[in-house]
Formats: sequence, C-alpha cells, structure tokens
Amino acid sequence: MQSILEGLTSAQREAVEHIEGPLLILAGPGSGKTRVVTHRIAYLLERGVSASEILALTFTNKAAEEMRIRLERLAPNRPVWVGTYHRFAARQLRRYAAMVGLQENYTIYDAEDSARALKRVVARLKVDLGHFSSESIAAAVSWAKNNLITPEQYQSRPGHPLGDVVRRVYPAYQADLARSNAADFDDLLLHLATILRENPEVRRALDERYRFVLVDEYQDTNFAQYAIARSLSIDHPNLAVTGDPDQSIYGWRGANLKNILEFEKDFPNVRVVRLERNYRSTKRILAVAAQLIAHNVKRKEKDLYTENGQGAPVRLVTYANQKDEAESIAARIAEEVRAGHRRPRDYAIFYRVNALSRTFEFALREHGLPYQMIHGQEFFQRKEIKDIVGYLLLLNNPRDDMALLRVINAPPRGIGKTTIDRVSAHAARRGLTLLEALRECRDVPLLGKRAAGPVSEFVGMCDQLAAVAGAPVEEILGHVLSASGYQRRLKESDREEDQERLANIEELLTVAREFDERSPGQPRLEEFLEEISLVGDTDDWEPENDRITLMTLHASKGLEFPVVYLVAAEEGLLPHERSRQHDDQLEEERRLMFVGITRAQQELQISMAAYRDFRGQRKMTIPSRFLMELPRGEMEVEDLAAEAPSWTEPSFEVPVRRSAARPTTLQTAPALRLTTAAELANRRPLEPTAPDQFHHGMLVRHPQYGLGRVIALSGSGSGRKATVDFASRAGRKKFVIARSPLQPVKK
DNA sequence: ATTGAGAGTTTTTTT
DNA sequence: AACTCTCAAT
Repeated sequence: MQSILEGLTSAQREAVEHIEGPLLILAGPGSGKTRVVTHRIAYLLERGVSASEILALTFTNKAAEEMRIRLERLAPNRPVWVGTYHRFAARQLRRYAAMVGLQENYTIYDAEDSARALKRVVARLKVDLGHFSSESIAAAVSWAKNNLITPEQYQSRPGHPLGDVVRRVYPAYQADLARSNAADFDDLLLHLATILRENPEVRRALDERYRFVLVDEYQDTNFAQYAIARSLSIDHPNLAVTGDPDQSIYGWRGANLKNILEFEKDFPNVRVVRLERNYRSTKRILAVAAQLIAHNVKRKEKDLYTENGQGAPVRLVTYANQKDEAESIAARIAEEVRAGHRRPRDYAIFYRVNALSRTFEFALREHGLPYQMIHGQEFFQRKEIKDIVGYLLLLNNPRDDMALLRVINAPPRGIGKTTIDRVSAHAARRGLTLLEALRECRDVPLLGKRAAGPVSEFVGMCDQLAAVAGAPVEEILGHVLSASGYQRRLKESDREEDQERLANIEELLTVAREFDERSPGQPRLEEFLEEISLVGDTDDWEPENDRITLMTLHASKGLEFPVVYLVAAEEGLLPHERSRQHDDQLEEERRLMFVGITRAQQELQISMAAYRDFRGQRKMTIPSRFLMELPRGEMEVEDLAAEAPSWTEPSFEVPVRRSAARPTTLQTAPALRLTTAAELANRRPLEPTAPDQFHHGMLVRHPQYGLGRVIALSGSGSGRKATVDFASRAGRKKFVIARSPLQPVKK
C-alpha cells in the first residue's frame, strides 16, 4: 500500500485513492496520467476489489499494452481486463450475438472488407452514386453507426442528395452483413450498445460484473462508446475517465468532445481531479505548446506548468525541399549518435500523413540509422496473408461472403467473373449466401459446363477443410495451404515477389504457432481470427528497440521521446487540405500539432520544406498557419531554403548544391562514406538515355539494382516504360525510361 | 478465363 | 509516383 502511494503528488494521490463514485481526471500532457490510472487500479486491488471486477478501456492496442505492462509491474498476476473498446465489444458480442441476429462465430470485417461489401451493394442495387464516391457513402454509414443510428432510423434531410443515397444503401449493406454473419468495426460498438439498451438483464449483469470501469482518452469517445460506458455504470457508478480536451484528435471518427466537457452533467456528484503539472518537457517546449493551443476557441482553459529546466530553444527550420529536410535531419541524428550523445531510440519523427514517411526512411537508411515505422496493419493487410486468412474465415464462418469472394479464385482455379456474377445474382434472388448458392449449382443448372467442374471441386475443398476446423490453428493453416494449392502455386513460381510471399506465409504460421502455444487446451480458431482482426498499427512498436521511431501524429499520442522532429508543417498538410474548411476541423488540426509538440522531452524541431513533391508534382509550399502562432521568444528560426534554388529545375536535375547555410556539424557526417549506388540513382548524374534506344531483350544497368534484361516495353516518347528483370534480388521492376537512371550495357 | 496494357485516380488521421 | 480499375487481346 505504502509503495503504491509513494512518490505521488497530492493531486495524483487524490485520484489514486478515490474508490467509489464517478471520477474525472483532466490530465494535461506529460502529467503522469497513465501512472495515476495504473496506480489507482493497484490501489483498488489492494483494497480488496477483485481483479475481475475491473474493466479498463482504451482506444488503441498500444495504450492497452502499455497499461498492461505497467500494471503487471505494480500488481503482478492480477487478471484485470485491459483492452480496446473494440476488443471488449467483440468479446461480449461472441456471447450475446443472437440478440442482434448474429452467430457467435461471426466475422469482423476490416475497412477493406466493408468497402468491398459496400461496393457490391451499390452495384447490385444499381444505385447511381452521382458524384459521390463510395468512400463518402462508407463514411456516412460509419458516422450513423457511431451515433447509434440504425438503418431503419436513418433519415436523410430533404434536399440532401448524399443522405438519399445512404438511405438506400445502408439498409441493404447491413442486411448483407447480417446474411454473411459479419460485423464491421463500427458494428462491434453499435451492436454492443444495442444489446445493452434492449436487454436490461444483460446490462445489469455486466454492470454488476464490471463494477469499476475506467476509460482512457475519454475525449475521444464517440456516442456509441459513451453509451457503452454509461450503461455499465448505472447501478455501480464507479466510472473513472481520464482525458484532455486539448488532445482530442479523433473527431473524424465520431469522437464527441461533449462527452468529456459534459461529464459533470452526467454524473453530478463527480470528483474532478486536475493534473496540470508536466513532468515530461522543458519549459520552452511547454511554452510553445501552450501558446499554440491557446489559439483554439472551443476549449477549457488550462494551466500547464513544469519544474523542468528551460531547455534548448525549439528549432523552426525551413529546408529547400523534402529531400533536404529528410537528409539534414538524418545527418544531424547520425552525427549525434556517432558522437555518442544520443541513441537512435531517443528520436522520433512525426508527420501528418503516412505518405510522407518514404523520404525519411530513405534518408535514414542512407545514413545507416536503424528505424521502426509504425504503419497500419501492414502484415495482415498483405494480399497473400489476407488470402490465406480468408480461407480460415470461411472455414470459421461459411456464411462469410467477402471471405469466399477473396479465396474462390486465389489461386486461379478457373472460376472467373462471369461465374461469380451468375452465382451472386442467384444468391441475391434466393436470399442465400454465396457458398449456399454454389452448392445449389449441382441441382440448378446455372453455369456452363466449363465452370461447373471447378465449382464443385471448390465446394468439395471447403467441406474437406471444414473437417479439420477443430485442430490447432497452425495445423489448420497447414491444411489450407496444401488443399487450396496456394502454396504449390507460389513454390512453382520463379518470381521474387512470390518467394517473398512464401516467407510471409511462414511468418503467419509462426503467429499461429505462438497463438496455439499461448492458449493451450481447446484451440479456438474464432479467437485467433478475432485477435488478428483487431490488431492495430502500433502493435509491433517496441520501445525497447534501439531505433528511431517514424510515425503519424495520430499514432504519437500517449508516447514521449527525448528528441522530436515534427516535419512538413505546411498548409495543406498540417492543417490538412481536407480539414481547412471548418473551424472545428481546424481546431482539431491544431490539437494534433499540440499532441506532437508535447511528446518532446528535451529537444524539438519543427520543420517545413519550401518545395515539396507530392503526387508526382513539385509544388511551392505555404508555411503552416500554425507556425505563425508559435512564440518566437522560445525559438530559433533558421532558413536553409534561401540559397538553394532547387525549384529552377532544368530538364535534368543539377545535383542540389549542399547549402552553404548548413551548420558545419552536418557537413562532417557521415564519416567516410563512398557515394552509394542509390545516391547515384537519386541525383541522376548521368543523362538519361533516349527512350527509343531501348529494345526488347537488351542488357541494361541500374545503379542500385545492377544488371538486368529488358523484358517488356510500353508507351512512347517521354512516357515510354521498360520492365526490367534484374539478376539481383530486386527482381522485376518497371521504369519510366526518361526519368530513370537505366543505362544500356555496351557489348 | 486470364493476362496485360493503358487509363484513371488517389490519401488524412484508426479500430 | 504509385496504385487500382477497365477493357481488349490472347
């Protein structure tokens, strides 16, 4: 007990010692919030609350993981349920599936699956989308679900064309999901909220079961999440929420700031604890952050302060272009690391959109700096992985149409579009799932002779696989790989990328094996699938790794780093193009920048490039309006773009002159390095060969990939492209000749 | 049915 | 630039 309260400030202690009744912790950045939450849980346990009565909900897996680790240190071996909202909802839904028309083995559709499903609906209903994209329909449906609006309730405002489309599509989409025994991400929350609302006995049972509910990042809750937390805190109103309105950055996902701003209305006898002292950043960094966020109109005033030192000035740097930006930052890091001042893991680079990562990856690699990138679900999004997992999904839930569509012709087995269309139409007419429709093909002759064979073979394979559904996951995977012919097809291929795919599949087998070992006894395919459906992007981020971290501003929330580089602070990027219209969105962008700034412990650099290549085009940038809102007194402003006129681009690039304004420390790094092939490729010192000098079968050299042979040509003039098969690991690559460093090899 | 070339489109952020 | 989609050739 003593140790739990030791070292806490009085405000922190007040929150930790709070036991019964609602609690609102308003926690500024770096105020020790996670510490307070974990200590409070430990305190509850010490006071005799059983671990199974506590439920801690987070938004990201990363936050859940962090909390779990720290809790494990404080109170080892206490099985407190810590996890994301979605995971909690998914788990409950297994139990109460029937109440919303699902079976317990329902499938969770990810964004890609639900987009496909939606497109199928649109195509089937022959809805005229007009100028709307299917993405905007998806967004509208998602918005409705987050606000607990069912298809029946959905009303479009008169004269609202998008609403009219949604009104037609949403019910059909939802019906398709139900028929497929599937739920999309938003459904997880919607369904659980519905179950809690319509089944008082379930609500009471869960309220009783989870007597102490904690919600992290409460400012990011949407209405569905709010409804869930609220439902679990009626008989036992021990709801403790933490949050910071200034760090609300998920408005686009339906997050509603009102939930935190009006928490006190919901629970009149709430205890409010404010954590305003910052333990993380220097005075200067905090001052910059505070000044920026003060420009938001819709906020609760908050006093952030720190007893930390003044620290170095916050640097604000303008580079000539994004290559310079990346290169200079990498060089600086390399120098500091080489000098032994810092380690790679001390650094983080934040950007607004994932697409900006490439330049930095390249620069860091050039300098031999190790980095880890936090990227969305990369592994499980790969085609081969989704294909194989598709078999598992279908096996687990034979009604899953999306899974069936994915695997029916992967690998190609002669069931093409025509066949699928016919079967789909038949299924739609009869209200059948696709697999059921396929089975009927035996009796109802809807297909030509050519398709009938492969179809019945496919159905046979499904039945054969169904027989092993109870085996450990790794074993099931083995059956899938051989029965489907997927593995054989890849093994017989001589394409490099197929070999890579095989390696990825190996990796999937490892994941499965680890799962099997972790949950011995009854192997549960269902749980395995749930687990991999809900893995977030940041799950593979390991703070222990001695690597530089690259991530989006959104992903950075909740983390801290000694040195932070916030890059591309330009209009259109930060604030983002699509968020400049509404004041609310603009304020959210400002909060996003606030989040980024407040991740920094000791050093912060904010930068922009005068010119940036985007979508293949070079554009002059406009400095982010947010830059004008920062206090110059705490900063050091540097313009390295002034003398590098890289935009007067001639037809063939003059190697960018290394700016004279660059500090000398940067010029010395990295030590003794020969110009690499990749650099040659980048600076293009050689004049590109005229496109028409290439012909089929000729031998060529690429500075990075080495020798290769031209195996295909297309296009003409400056748009002429060549496909080259390289002897090296690079395999097959395609180039626009006029813009590539390809050279013919003279014989 | 499958493949490949050409056209067209795209990107915010996450569960 | 990179990716997806469409349509025509095989």
